[in-house]
Amino acid sequence: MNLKALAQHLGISASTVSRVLAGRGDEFRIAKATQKRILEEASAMSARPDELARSLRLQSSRTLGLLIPDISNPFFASLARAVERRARAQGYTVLLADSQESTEVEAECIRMLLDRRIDGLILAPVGGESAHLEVLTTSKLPLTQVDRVFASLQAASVVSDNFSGARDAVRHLVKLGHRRIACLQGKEDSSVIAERVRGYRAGLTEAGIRFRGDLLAGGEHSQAIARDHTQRLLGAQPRPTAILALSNLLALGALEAVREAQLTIPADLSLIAFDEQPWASLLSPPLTTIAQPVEDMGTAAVDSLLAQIKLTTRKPKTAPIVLPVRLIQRGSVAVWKKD
Amino acid sequence: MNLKALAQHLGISASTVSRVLAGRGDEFRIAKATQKRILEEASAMSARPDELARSLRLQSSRTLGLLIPDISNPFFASLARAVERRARAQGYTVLLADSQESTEVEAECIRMLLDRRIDGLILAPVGGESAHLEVLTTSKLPLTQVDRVFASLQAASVVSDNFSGARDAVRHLVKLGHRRIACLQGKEDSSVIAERVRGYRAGLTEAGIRFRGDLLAGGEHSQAIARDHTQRLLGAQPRPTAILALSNLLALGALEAVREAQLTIPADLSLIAFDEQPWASLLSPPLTTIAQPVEDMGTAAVDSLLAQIKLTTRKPKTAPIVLPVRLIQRGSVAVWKKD
DNA sequence: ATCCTTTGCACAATCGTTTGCGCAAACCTG
DNA sequence: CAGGTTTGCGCAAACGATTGTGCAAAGGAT
Repeated sequence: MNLKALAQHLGISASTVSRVLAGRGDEFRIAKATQKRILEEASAMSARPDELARSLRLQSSRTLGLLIPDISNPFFASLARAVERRARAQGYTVLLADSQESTEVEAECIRMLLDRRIDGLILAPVGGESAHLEVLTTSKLPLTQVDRVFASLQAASVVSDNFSGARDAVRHLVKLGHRRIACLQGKEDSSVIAERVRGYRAGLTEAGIRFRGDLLAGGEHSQAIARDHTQRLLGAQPRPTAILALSNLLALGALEAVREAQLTIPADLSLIAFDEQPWASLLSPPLTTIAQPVEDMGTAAVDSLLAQIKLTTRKPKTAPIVLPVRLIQRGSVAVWKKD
Repeated sequence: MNLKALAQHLGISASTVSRVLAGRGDEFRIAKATQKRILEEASAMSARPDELARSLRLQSSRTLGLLIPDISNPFFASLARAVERRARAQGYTVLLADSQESTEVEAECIRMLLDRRIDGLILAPVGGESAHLEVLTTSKLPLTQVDRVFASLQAASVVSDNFSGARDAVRHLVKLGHRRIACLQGKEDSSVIAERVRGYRAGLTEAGIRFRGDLLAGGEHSQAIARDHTQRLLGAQPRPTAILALSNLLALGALEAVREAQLTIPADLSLIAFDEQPWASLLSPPLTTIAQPVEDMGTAAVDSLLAQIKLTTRKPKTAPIVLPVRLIQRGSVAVWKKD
């Protein structure tokens, strides 16, 4: 039952009912008795205003869009959970869209979301192209990028400290005696991967180790391709003594290849992977990981977006919010004594 | 830019523009020239009708609600992905809500979704209480339950063949010589768990093995509790020779306990777990699993819902759609020769 | 030239809210 | 009792679309 029906039922005008239901009865000097009657009948008939009509009138839908490349990726699933929870706590609902790692689908989803008049968008963009995202800047829609970002969009952003994470991982390996440290990357055009590779190289440089292009493998965010490239890495002579996998999916590929090559972790090879997972500690040996603060990222993204919505004056350039990562040491990394 | 603005810009009435944009120009005898002018200017200014206003007028939002207990559970994440994809292919968007395994949050989410005038709801209900779901039956909202179901709701439902999955797993173990087969369950009030336990018992009965209450452990859908209960199972004399874990989360708990007890799979204990996961094949030994057709479930749920929406006559009782599961044999199960 | 039909489009009501404004009735004040 | 103020609420116009109806202008028939 909606407000209109309730008003008719009570023989009171919709305006009055609306004001009372909005909790502004006193402000508009509605008699206490009338207020009471409305409120009681409203809860008795469980009458609530139609959100659609409200949105149309108020030009605000209390809905946030969440556009991510792949909800079945546990990282994005956790992110979505945090976003949804925070949004609901603030009275917002979340329109979910999955771009399936495709720029075209992404563009289509954005159009759909704009048609629904979302109040703001949390976007983890896909790929290296941002031309199709220009509508977002021209539409003045509050926007927060998360995880992956395009600097060219000049929008707010929330990322984890990918640079430090990779650098710290390399530091950790170096401290244990590793010198031939390979890096298994995903799509190079992603800002996430770029930052991690930068951290990887910084870690090497710090330690006085020359960066070697042949130790930087991968290039697609795919388990199968990660496996193939790891196989190549493992076939080299001399073999790298450690691998830094830049995502959980890539780590799975690496693990496949290691198993097929009949090598033992960490005796033959140390492995560190980005993204903490529930199963990481149950592998044999348990996997050393770099944990991202996924929950915090989701929460921060919602907060950043709501701040923009409230201000309605979107700042031209917002410094990215960078959240710290954490190295979780487990058994997949060991001291390297030979050579 | 919306339809109204476009109409003013062109000096044409909104009605005409609406009809042309709806592709019904000929039907209403709008001159070809006018149609062309409208269409060209519409795409030039990238003008599209406001979905909110359309929804209000048409009393249909082309939006489906998806309410699940935990999007960070990979099973539900994959389900969400399939649902979102199928829905978008049919021109619908998905409002995501996460009930966080709480009946109260679930009720709150349902209210929110109803306020937004979703056209239908895909629901994986939580817990053993369904009283708060009655609004759904009285509101005549098209509804499809998925994974977990309440028969009392008398709504359409899509589930995997949980009974056969568990029974086949037991059959498999029995064939290899196992007799003391334990079962690690989750919340008993969930229809999913109930069906799987039924399958477990059926498998035992078939083989002439008496069901023993002390071999049915667990009771909460939690990794920590699963670990504790598995510890108890493993402490018993004689020990069970195999464990059937009724979900991926429970399997993780079981693996923890096995590791702490310093037992070896499959020499000391065989393990089968529900839910196929990317990491299952990378454990040592690789985990034998019962794979659910998650993608198909999502697709079927959307199709079932859209069918109801199109008919507008919701059938009083719909037989559940039961999709087959698949036993994936890997290394965590071995022949049992002793005793 | 008149009447009838077709063509081509606009008018206005509607969906369910919110909100500026106005208007009675009741209540003071002098 | 006239005039002013307060109290309590309704009217009507938006928001932006869809759709039944109506109405001119153009074309054809007689």
